[in-house]
Amino acid sequence: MASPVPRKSSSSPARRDAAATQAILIQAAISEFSRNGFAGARVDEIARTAGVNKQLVYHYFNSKQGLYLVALESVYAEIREKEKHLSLEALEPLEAMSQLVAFSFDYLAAHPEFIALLSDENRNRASHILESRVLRKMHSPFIDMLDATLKQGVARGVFRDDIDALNLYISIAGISYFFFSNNHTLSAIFGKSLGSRAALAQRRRHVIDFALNALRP
Amino acid sequence: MASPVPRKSSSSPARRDAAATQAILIQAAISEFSRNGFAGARVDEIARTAGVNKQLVYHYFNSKQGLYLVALESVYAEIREKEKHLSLEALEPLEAMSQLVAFSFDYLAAHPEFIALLSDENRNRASHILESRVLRKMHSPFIDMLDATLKQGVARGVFRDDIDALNLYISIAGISYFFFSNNHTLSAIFGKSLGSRAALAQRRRHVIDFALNALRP
Amino acid sequence: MASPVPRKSSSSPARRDAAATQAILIQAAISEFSRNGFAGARVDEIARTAGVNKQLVYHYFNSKQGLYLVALESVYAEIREKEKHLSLEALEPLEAMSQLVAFSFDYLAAHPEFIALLSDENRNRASHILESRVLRKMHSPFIDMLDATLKQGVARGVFRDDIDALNLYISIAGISYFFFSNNHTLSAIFGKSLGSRAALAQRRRHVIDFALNALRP
Amino acid sequence: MASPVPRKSSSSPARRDAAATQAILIQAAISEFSRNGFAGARVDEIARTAGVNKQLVYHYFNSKQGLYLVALESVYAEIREKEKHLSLEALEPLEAMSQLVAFSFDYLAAHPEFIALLSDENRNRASHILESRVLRKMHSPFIDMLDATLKQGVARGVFRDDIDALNLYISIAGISYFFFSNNHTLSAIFGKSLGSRAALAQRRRHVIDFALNALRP
DNA sequence: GATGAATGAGCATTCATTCAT
DNA sequence: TATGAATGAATGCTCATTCAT
Repeated sequence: MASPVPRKSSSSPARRDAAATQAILIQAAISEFSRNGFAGARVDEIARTAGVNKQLVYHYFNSKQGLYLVALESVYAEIREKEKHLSLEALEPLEAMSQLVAFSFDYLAAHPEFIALLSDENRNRASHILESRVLRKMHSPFIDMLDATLKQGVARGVFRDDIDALNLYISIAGISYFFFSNNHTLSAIFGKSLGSRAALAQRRRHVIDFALNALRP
Repeated sequence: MASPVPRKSSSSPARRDAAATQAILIQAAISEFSRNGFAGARVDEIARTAGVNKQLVYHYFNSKQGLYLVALESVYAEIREKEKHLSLEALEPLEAMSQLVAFSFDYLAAHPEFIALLSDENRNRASHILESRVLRKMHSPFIDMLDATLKQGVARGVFRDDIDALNLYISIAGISYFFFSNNHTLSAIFGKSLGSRAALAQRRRHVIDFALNALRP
Repeated sequence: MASPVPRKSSSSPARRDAAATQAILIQAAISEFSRNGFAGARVDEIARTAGVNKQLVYHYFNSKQGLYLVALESVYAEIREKEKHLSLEALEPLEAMSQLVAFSFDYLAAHPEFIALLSDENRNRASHILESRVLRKMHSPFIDMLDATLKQGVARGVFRDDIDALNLYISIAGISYFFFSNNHTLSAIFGKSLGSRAALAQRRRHVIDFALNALRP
Repeated sequence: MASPVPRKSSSSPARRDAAATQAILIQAAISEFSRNGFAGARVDEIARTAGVNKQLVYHYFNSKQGLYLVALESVYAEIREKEKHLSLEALEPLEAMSQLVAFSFDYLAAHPEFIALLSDENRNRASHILESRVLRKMHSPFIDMLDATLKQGVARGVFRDDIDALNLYISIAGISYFFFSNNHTLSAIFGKSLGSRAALAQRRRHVIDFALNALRP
């Protein structure tokens, strides 16, 4: 299987390292697809960026679509991996919820390519996800943690009891996601740079605050 | 309908009516661009859908980009027009806020093409908005109403006083927007159709509830 | 028939003066065709330059080709007209010959559009001339004058007697024509501006001198 | 043949031989551009004539303009190559001059495509030559030989001493060039075929005779 | 006589993809 | 494994020309 993360040094000295070449191609693909969308992306450009012959794209991934799918799997795999490393077990529900909201914000802040690829995938009616066994099996630990945290908070009386986890997830994700996905148009329309570090920090505080307040009983 | 290009005489069968032809082209363009993005959209298809010769696109709009810009201006003009017709003056702050949140949800529910065009425009770093005098001048009445409603509510003690209108706007928009913009990927990932009428109704209730709760003092 | 020379003021006050409009179109056509050749010329540009509706081109001249033919007839008519006004009767053969050479040089110097149109017509294997009754009937007075002058000079012993008029005509025309037709490439290749007034004056002297010397018995 | 692009191995059947393919394309381009001018030339036709895919034109030459430039460089390279092989060292000035004039005539007689391309390049104000380092560096041996021959002849008293080489070059070239460049219009206007072998032979004699006579002291 | 609207065929150029080595 | 050569099917755009008023 194609590894989603580039291997800096493979075990063997191999000049021709298939896995490494694939990883480089995937990174180049993520960059190109997120920048220009599937239709706007150029296979030539991906090969050029990766520093390999264009034919290798077809050799390893069969088609532009095939590479796109792997790129999409790769970005999903990465966020799932990061989500796994959230350790909230020892925390109070309020603090745990705060961390979940913060993670959601911070991950999107750090991964614009994830947003861009999701955007394209949605225009495509999630066709690649639906067709990918890998992606359908890739269960989100985040939603489980959120559900557990929510239930704990409800049990302890710090959260309202009439909110279901999926709706909460979408709201938490949404207040961060929209800020990033539409950052440029919002900045342009409101004539105010929402891309600055200050705007980011201010938004981060608001997001955590807003979500936790909405959960108060 | 809120067409940005007025038809001189709607009584005639619309042959050889430049304004009408342009309006038809713009509608076809909105459809095609929202379906496939700028890069994926086909000028041929737009002309075919509009039922006119392809050259007219270039005659009236100079280029694919030119048509795209006008299409974008058109969808923005339409939402601004709708926003203007919100009349909240007579309402209590809570009710007014509820209507603003509902409007935000309902408009996006009814206008997937708006979301799709915004998505593309953001990938493009809002370049068209920044270059369009028309769009930069198109001030949003929504944010003003939101600001006024927020202040009233704060004054009457029904809303918290530590939230600024722009952050609130982004949060309100975000909890609805993300649900729609990412409806397909969310449905696929969570294995649950979020596009059904039931899911929509349920989400609508959550959104209003969530936002108003977050505003409680 | 279309008049090749623009009428500044027609006899009637007529706002809509067909002949005048045609003349303006022809001038615009000569300019555009000489600048860009037949294939490179744009009917739109001709109409724009003439300040009239494009459809008038088709109304008056049927097609781009039709306009081109009239433009070609126009430039030929003009040089023939000028040739007619050469009055050499009273001159000595040497002086007459000198004037003929000078005329050839001066006319080409003043009429780059003539050279440009001839160039295009030759690429086209003179097809328009061959198809135009007007052009085939347009006899050149120049060649007759040259023939007469040559014969007089031979009779008086100032010119060689083994040169026929047509060859002489081509040589006289050639030494001027090539300088103008290829002025840009010659300047570029030899790194020396042959378009300056000084270069022109120097060339003019050479041309007359060269031709007359070649005719010495 | 003086092909500007060397074929690595002429033994192979020339499939998948980049240099050979380029050379074939250049020859096809020279033919098409000389026949129809830059604006009238069709990239499709060039590819068809060359028997290769149209995209290769863009692969190797970037654009129609790029191919045109290379074609122009090619025809200039070829005449310069031929000029180099003129060996006049052992000849008397009169005989050497005669050969120079004859070469000028014969080369143009054999290379109508050179004339056609020059014609187009002049309409373009020599823009390609001016932009091509290759072409600007391509010094003409002909003008040097002409200069040397002229000086020798003057020294020996067989040529006049008041003619400069560049003017002489233009005159020599002109009396041949004009005959060929305007052969069709001259034939049409004078109602006499100047394209026949007989007319060519007669003109050749005249040209040499005319030039040498003009140089007599 | 004059104009703006509209068209069909064509054209330079692009791009994903396959072939041959 | 990896590469350069080559291709077919678009794709945005142009242009001469015709239609309707």
